[in-house]
Amino acid sequence: MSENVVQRLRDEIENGIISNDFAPGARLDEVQLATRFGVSRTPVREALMQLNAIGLIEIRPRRGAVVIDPGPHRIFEMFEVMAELEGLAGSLAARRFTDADRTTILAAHADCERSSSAGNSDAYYYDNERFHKAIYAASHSGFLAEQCVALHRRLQPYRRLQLRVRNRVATSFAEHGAIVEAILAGDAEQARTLLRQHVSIQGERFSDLVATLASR
Amino acid sequence: MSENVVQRLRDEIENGIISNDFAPGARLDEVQLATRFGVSRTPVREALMQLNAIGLIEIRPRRGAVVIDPGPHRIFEMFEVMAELEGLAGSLAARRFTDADRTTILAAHADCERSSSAGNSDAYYYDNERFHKAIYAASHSGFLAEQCVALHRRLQPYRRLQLRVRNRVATSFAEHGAIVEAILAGDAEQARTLLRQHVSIQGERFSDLVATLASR
DNA sequence: GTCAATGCTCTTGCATACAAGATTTATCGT
DNA sequence: ACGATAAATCTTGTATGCAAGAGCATTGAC
Repeated sequence: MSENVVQRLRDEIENGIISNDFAPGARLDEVQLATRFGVSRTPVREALMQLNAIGLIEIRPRRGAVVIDPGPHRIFEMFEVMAELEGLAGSLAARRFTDADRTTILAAHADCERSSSAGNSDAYYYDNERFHKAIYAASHSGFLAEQCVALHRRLQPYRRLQLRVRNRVATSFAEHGAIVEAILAGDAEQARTLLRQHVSIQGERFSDLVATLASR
Repeated sequence: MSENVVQRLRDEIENGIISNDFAPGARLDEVQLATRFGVSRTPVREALMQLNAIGLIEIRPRRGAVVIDPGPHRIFEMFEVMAELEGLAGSLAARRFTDADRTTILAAHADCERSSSAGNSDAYYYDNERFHKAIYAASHSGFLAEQCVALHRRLQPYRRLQLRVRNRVATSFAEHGAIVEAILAGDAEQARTLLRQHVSIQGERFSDLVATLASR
């Protein structure tokens, strides 16, 4: 329970940003956060410095911290990179997966099927996350997995918006099927291509995102 | 000159780590750093929190901060991701480069030629960095460019070791030539493939890296 | 002589205090 | 009445102080 205070604050504030409790552009007042969490300003500042280093907030000298607002264009760029990393994870997974990896992937895929056919988009959201994390793990690249998890986390709110689009859940699940097939067949290039397409938000999916962002 | 103290400390310590002044595994004593830079412990701690968030150091509760030592395997993983990101940057650059981008890339390439044929591997190191940054910029993806620069920076010490290997500078420059050609020809897939190969450290280049690391 | 236990010291973690810049409000002048 | 300037207040940035835990040394026992 010692250093955990800063770590706890970091997670709490980060979650607050991701769950949109702290909206983009919002000011993060140090004393306010300190009293809210029942600590002094020091650990709050240390947590904010970490979020600043990650790129979630911006600290303007003498003017406080604000939640960064990545415009639609930058969000698109982030998905572009995410697609590339997922593609790499998929291709590595196809070459390196073990029996345990196969089991985990198939289990997550089965859960996705359940929540998808039940039409439960919230449940699908979590099962989808497990599915993708199973692929990261199967890539057997710790660094890649970390990068993917971090980016996935940052894109969480927008991913969530996307699933609200009509039929997106069903489409997503269908794509998962092909991805699983490619990976388990050991087809690295096919897995890479499919995952890249699955993750990237080209064409009308980008328009949908912009529209949903604007209406928020 | 206000918040810049923390930022300055962050950069100084980060540079110290990258230039191996603070070797992997070294303890970073707060008071020691504070007196060394003529400040109090508070900004030092805040800088350390940032480096911790980036993943350059590890802060063990009540036991201080140590420089992270990524073993050879993890370094390989980092190069693997770097290769993928550079490949993406190259493919985007091939599709999006402007006249100004072409000029910058060619200028950096010309500088590389100078330092390469002069056999000056230190100079080549810097020109090489400019060359790669020119490609990031030409990708016209701000987020991708940031990610590339950050990873490039973290891999700096190992990249530097690599250039010491016999003929690596000449080989590197030759690869640059083909990359420039592919990008300026607008051949996105070729640019991606060449850059990926250029950056990744497969086969004997990995052995060289491990050997050089061990002898350090 | 060696191992273990206890106490001391040193470092970290958090809080508070103080200083400096930014913002807001109030007052004065036109 | 509106705008500008100055003062007051609020917030951030840095230093210092205090408490608690981890490491180290010394001493005692077997």
